[in-house]
Amino acid sequence: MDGKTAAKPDQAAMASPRRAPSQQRSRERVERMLAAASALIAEQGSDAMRMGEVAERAGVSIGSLYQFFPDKRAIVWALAERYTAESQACIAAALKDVGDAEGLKRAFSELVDIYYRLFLAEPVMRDIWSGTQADKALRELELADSRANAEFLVAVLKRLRPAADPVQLETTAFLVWQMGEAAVRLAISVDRQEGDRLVAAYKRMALRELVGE
Amino acid sequence: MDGKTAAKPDQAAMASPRRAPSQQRSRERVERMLAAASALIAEQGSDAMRMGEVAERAGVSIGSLYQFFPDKRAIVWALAERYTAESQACIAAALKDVGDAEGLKRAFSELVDIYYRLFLAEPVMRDIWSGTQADKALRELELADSRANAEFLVAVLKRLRPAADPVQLETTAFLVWQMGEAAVRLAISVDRQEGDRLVAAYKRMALRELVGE
DNA sequence: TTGCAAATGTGAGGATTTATCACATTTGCA
DNA sequence: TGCAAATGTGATAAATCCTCACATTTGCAA
Repeated sequence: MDGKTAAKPDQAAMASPRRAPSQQRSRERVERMLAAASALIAEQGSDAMRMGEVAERAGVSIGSLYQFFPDKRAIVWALAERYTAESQACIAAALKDVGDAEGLKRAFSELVDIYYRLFLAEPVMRDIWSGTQADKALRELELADSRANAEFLVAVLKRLRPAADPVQLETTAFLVWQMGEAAVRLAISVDRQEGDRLVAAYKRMALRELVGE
Repeated sequence: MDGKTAAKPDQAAMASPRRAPSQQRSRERVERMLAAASALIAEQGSDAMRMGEVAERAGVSIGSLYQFFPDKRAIVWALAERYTAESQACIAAALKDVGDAEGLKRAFSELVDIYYRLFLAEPVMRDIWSGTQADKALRELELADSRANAEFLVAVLKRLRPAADPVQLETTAFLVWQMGEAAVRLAISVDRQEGDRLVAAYKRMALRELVGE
């Protein structure tokens, strides 16, 4: 009798739209949905975001919302995915041409600052990556992102220290990157002054590890 | 005053029992509720934990559950609070008698291992501290815990490096501690081998920072 | 242009879950 | 013993998520 009670499609594709918008009209509507969700998250946090409110603010019906997003988390995921794609491009660009230790120092420090400022300024990002851990799909996205970013760092390190053990470099880069995210998240949750100190301390620590000494 | 109301006066208290159990009977029932919640969290995660199920498994009515816990999060908070109290005592003890750099190295390394193993073995702890960020009360508990633990570390550092800037030590200890938590959380979310490498790398990094080279 | 299938749009309502409340029972104690 | 406070109960109000049967619009082949 259950019929469709089996609503547990929890495998892959956690986030692809239930249906991809193929017409211009629907593509614009999906944009409006995401914009509405983004605004609501900025105002109240993703947890308090209500699907009905998203639909209303986007000027669509609740049914339309679910036509393109399988569930509530998928909306948050879609926003998160945009942020990571954007920042990955930024990171790749910043590290691409690093050739020596001095260059790494400069580029890394710059990236950390950008990331810190981004978190300070973007409530949506803050919210999404704070709640990360609770959501399996988001956690995986973050891990994948972190690994990808670490790879850019590894590429640089391999150039600077060709003799070093690759596995070691890999581990170091991954750890340094994840800790950077942790440091920034910590920094924004305390007052600005202490936050600045924490970020500065992280930079020192990370660079000591990356460029040795 | 009554026996073990370890909770503080509930002004800001997000989570103190709606009503403190004063009779032996109710104290036992509250224990059963917490035990049931703990088991359910271990099985399915705190998000999937249902209040009705907690009540049923504890052998009490849903009403009784709400008599002692104002809401669902309060149950998770109560469990989290126990863990932090326990671990804080453990940490304080381990760092209490550290007198030199060698001792710090040994004690710190030991603590990280304990923490790592704890997270590997305790699904409840893993769940609680993964979802931390999403819940304001839990986030505050974690920050307070981290600060408290950092204090123990600061006490040691002041003994080892009396000339250092206290604010600097404070910042370093706090950061190192938070990163330890981040490192362990990262380590348990990847395969065991990589996790071990990450924890080892963290230890090296942290100790280099703490005992300076 | 016309007709039609696919894409898209809608919102009432099913299903689930949290939390409350009025009332019943038990306990501690004067 | 009697009674007030503590405790116990579960139907049910309230809040949300998400589905579904049906309506409308669009793209395009004939």
